[in-house]
Amino acid sequence: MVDKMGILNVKNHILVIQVFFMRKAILRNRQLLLYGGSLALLLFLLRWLELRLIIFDHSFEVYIGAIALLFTALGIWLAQKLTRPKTVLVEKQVFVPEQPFRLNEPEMEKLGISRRELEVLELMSAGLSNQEIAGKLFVSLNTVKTHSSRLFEKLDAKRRTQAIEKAKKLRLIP
Amino acid sequence: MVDKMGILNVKNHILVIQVFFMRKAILRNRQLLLYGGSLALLLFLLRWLELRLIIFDHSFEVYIGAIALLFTALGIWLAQKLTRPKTVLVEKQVFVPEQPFRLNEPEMEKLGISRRELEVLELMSAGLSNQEIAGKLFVSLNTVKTHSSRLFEKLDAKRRTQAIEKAKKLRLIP
DNA sequence: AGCAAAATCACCCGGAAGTATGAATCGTTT
DNA sequence: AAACGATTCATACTTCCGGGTGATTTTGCT
Repeated sequence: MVDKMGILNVKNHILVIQVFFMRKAILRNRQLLLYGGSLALLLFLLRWLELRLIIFDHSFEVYIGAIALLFTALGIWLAQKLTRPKTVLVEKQVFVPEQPFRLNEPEMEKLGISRRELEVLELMSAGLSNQEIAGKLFVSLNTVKTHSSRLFEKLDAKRRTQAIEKAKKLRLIP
Repeated sequence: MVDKMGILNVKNHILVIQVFFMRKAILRNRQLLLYGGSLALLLFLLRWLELRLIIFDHSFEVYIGAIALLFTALGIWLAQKLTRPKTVLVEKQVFVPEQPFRLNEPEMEKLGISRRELEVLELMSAGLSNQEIAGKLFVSLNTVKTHSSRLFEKLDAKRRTQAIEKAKKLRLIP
């Protein structure tokens, strides 16, 4: 009786180890019950095989082999279920819609270009004449001229085309 | 004797199954020898345990438990080794060095812009004056003027700045 | 309230840009 | 050889651009 209890304890111990192993691996996996159930079933099967094969006496090795196979399968199944997928990084070419132009404010500050001057610069780079710019901004032609003159000074340009080129390089206009 | 051979046959059969199982799984994996070796080692261990534990008589269940644990571990190890990684696609932002400008030849053809005119256009967009362009191309100022006039016609532009703007949109210049 | 920077406008002038027209030269195609 | 387009150059004229100077108004900040 005591002996039998001892054996049972050892078996329980093994069971505990197995369950612990599983728990640790799955943790927040709610399929724990399923695992427990299947393990219990396995142990029943084991006991059944034991009883059955003892009658057939010396099939001991067969028994061991079956156990080995069974638990190998169990291990594989466990691993399949419990391992998190090995992630593989695959670089995939993606079209990046070009960024919507960010004004280079520091350069603006540095050159001392005012808001109005920037407006004139933008319209200039769009290909408008001074007269057209004046019309768009509701100011006189002379005003546009003074703005553009200051602009050329600040950008160190002699012509409007040069000013546009430099401003584009400084990212003041798209 | 015959009986022993029978047992051996059964054991061999199990071994064959195991090996077959592994072969099927790994197939073109050249680590087959390693697996075979480790399995053989396991079976040796098994036999040793068998002999040893039979002396300790009724530790049968402990034996079974150990086998179970061992082969569970084997199964897990096998699965780990043999499963191909589950691939996960992760889009990763990659800097694309901007393409080095490709001339839009079809548009050139369509508009009937000549080689020389393109040269003038490029220098214009660089901010040069007609006089400077004439100097760079070793031609007279008048020549540059005629080229630019034709250019404005073909590009349907009234001013050089407008021509530059349109040409950039048509990818005739960078 | 007062100051500085920004924005507005004006006038003049020289030069650059653009238009119109005509023409010579050269290489390719038919 | 003739035709064509590209390239070259010229003259004359108009329009636009940019420089220089000065002035007034508006706005933001202290």
